[in-house]
Amino acid sequence: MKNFVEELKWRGMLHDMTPGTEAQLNKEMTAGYIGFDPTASSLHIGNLATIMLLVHLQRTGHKPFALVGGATGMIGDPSGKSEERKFLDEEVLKHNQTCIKKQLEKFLDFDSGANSAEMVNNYDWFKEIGFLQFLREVGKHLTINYMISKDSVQKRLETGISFTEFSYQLLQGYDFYWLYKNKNIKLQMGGSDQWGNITTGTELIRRKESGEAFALTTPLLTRSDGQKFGKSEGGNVWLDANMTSPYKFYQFWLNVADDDLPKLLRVFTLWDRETIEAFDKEADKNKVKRELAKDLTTRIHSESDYQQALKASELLFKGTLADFNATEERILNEIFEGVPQIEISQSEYKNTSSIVDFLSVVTQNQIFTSKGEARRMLKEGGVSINKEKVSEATSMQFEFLKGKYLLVQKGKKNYFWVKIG
RNA sequence: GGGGAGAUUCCAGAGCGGCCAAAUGGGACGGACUGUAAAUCCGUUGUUGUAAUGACUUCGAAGGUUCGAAUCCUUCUCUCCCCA
Repeated sequence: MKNFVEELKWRGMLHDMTPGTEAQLNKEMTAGYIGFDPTASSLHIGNLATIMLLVHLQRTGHKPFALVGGATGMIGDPSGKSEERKFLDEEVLKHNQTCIKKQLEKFLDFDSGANSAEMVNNYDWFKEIGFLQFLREVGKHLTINYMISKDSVQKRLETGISFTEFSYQLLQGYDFYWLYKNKNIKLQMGGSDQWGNITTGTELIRRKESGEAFALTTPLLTRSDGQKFGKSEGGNVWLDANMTSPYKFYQFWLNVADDDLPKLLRVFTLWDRETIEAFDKEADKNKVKRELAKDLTTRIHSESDYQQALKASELLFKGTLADFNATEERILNEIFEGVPQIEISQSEYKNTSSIVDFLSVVTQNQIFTSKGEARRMLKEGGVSINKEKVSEATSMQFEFLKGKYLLVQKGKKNYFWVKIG
């Protein structure tokens, strides 16, 4: 059996841990948990990095718990946030919890004997606790001085922080305490921004129970240019196929920076050290990215989703018009499932007077939100139809692929599959 | 309760009666170069277009003053700071 801490170390996934953590893990099978707040209906690849901690924990023989923050999600974690957030309403939270739970189930083994994964929701123990009880049980044990010294709070002192968000660490601390007492969980993990919240928990456990609990964090993923990792084209990369299609997801990994590759391979794949180090030396970086993208798309989505994403990518980026025409229509529609599709009618097409109208209003502003934008982009040479650059003067005489499709390209990487029928 | 500062285009942040659709920076988007990379360079970044020193809508909200307001006045809403 591999050693958990060693495994994290060589993967560069260990940011910090409390003294004695390693000894505890070596001593016995240890239960550890990570919390996920239901702030959205899907987890994103930033969460995936911490999920991997749980995966490794289980693979090295320990027992992973995934906590869904039904209660903490109602409060809002001030960590890393520069301002107070709006509450999500309960309906949305409920929905998000269900969705996230489903996603988490994909990554962990819930049927592996003693170290089977388990899922808990902190709403289950918070719903019964009253304010007075909470103050007596939790508040009494921690000083304001201690709470204020936390980084997440310090950063907000200037701009303002509500009592509610200030209290967040108490809730998370109580989670840890509750899990320690009731589930024998001795370790809490998370991103490095969670250190303060986690240690509030170990502190609470120490003071209330004289117990020893441990904290372990992983570095927050950043891109080589210092930016937050996991954003793409203005949005998060979600694990939910309805929010980020497998094609987009696959493309995201294909487009990561070369310099980030070593880090990404270590954090997101389960490949062993030799394999990864061999990839480090590989000169053809795109080949490595294809492997990375394949591994992740297959694991997060499925083998067939990967196959489709791959086919779509090859056809869009490398295919010729002949390739399009040679592919069965049914197959085309299938593999372009993740590519934005737009449908317009014959008459709409016929009545389109200019290419500017076509790219904006006729295609329901899905390609360009305004005529001005379309015009601008045309001028800049950023639009192709059926792989040919077009300009504002180009007339609407296009040859349809398979008799009824047009392939519109905005920039190099944004494709639209327009059906006229 | 008293005193002060502020709300500007995606964000930060200038402008403080006409030259303001609004500086600058960031972001975003496009182009060139490449490898569907990074870096770099160039361009775009309210809508509309008879492309024009054009029209229209924008500078927290509503009114007002003025030939003319993001800029002045009144009321309102919100935010922050200091004192109690």
